[in-house]
Amino acid sequence: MNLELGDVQTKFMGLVWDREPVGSGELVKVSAEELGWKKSTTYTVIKKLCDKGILKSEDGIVTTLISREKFFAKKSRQFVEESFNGSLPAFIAAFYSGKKLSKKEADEIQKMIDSCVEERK
Amino acid sequence: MNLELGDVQTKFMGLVWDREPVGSGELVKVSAEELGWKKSTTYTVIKKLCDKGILKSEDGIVTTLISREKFFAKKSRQFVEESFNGSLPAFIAAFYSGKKLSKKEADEIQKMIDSCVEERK
DNA sequence: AAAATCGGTCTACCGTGATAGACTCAAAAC
DNA sequence: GTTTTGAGTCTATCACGGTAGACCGATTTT
Repeated sequence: MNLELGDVQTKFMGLVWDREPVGSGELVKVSAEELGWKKSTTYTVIKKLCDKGILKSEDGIVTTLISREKFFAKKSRQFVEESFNGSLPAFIAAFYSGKKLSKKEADEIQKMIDSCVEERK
Repeated sequence: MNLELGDVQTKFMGLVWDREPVGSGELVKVSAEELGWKKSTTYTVIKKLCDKGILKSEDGIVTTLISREKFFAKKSRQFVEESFNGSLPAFIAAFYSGKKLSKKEADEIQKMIDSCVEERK
């Protein structure tokens, strides 16, 4: 499964995840509203995503073949891998370079990592 | 300045950052070794990056117009913005979903955020 | 002087993301 | 039965990343 989606295709996937299983007609309507797409654009994108093995379209019903969580997990790891050799601390350092964290954000991250730490004494 | 570089262009920028200021001939050689590029490929990419305002090439000397740090800071923020509505905790959650953090990584992140927290009581 | 080398440009091709118009076919509405 | 509508395909365009061959002019080497 090729996860190299462009920004727009990713946005479109968001619409599908929010609604699946969803009829293609519904997607045409929603894409027109949210993305300003014409009908054929929607169908073309659906087909391209099917070719990539990310969507399935059967009997007019579209479903995803990867969960939103898994998708973004993969994308995140890929990004950190490519840009920071896999080092999350390096990523965070870059992200916050020159910026300050608010107490609230720090707390959230704190909780985050606490809940992820390997429990072994 | 348009920072929408592809993977390869980003890799190439890495070579430049490692060496700048650097002669274009040197870059041709290095790119051939590290990326397997032909001469004209290197020159074409240099030109494209100049057009984007990321590189400057003058009298055969190439220099960058943005630091590696700033570049990756921008990319990181952009990524988190697009993929997680700007929420770093959400990003970290995705990154570590299903995985466990080692004590060492947790400590590193700990230090990271401690040094970033806004000091105001 | 002729040949090789180096810096650099120009043009071009492929893949693919983004986008859409034209068109077909079947079902539903009138 | 004819029109309308909805589903879906096909073809096409533009931009751009990735990649390179052909070529040119100046300098260096032989």
